[in-house]
Amino acid sequence: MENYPLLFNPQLYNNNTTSELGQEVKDNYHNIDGGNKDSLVLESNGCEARKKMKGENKERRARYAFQTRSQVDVLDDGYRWRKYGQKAVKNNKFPRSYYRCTYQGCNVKKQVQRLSKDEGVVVTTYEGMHTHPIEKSNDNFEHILNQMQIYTRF
DNA sequence: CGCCTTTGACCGGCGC
DNA sequence: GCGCCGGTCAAAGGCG
Repeated sequence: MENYPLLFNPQLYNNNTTSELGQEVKDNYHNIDGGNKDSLVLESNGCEARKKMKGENKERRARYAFQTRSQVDVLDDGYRWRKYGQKAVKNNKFPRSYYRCTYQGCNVKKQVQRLSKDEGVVVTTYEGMHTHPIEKSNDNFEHILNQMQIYTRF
């Protein structure tokens, strides 16, 4: 089914504050990703950009999490993700990976974490919403969706 | 060659 | 104030 990838668009789950959240998220990250990357080259200014983001606007983007049973962490959902961090959390012995959608103006973040108990279970958390169409379609995607359980939190 | 992953350091929040 | 904890940055290297 071609509609499957739409399930990953958090917009569908957040009819109430869709446009507001989208614009705020976009605005928040405009300085970082949307703007010139050259400004980030300035070492000390990098912190300022982040500080400004957190200072003015706190958390405004919605989060959506779901579980899947998969062997691999990176579930290819049709979007392009750039990994920007990996950290170990206390409760889980497996590290948590941080990804970001590589598209100007579309700053959707995603965390992938697998449970220490069940290696086969992978928790994926989306943060924000995509402002662009999906780049490619997936075949194995329906397989994932079959096992998927959605937690619409926040 | 361009994009992405890796990886240690850093930062801010929070609890003690 | 200090240290833990979770999230992010950014330089350097890898891989197609």
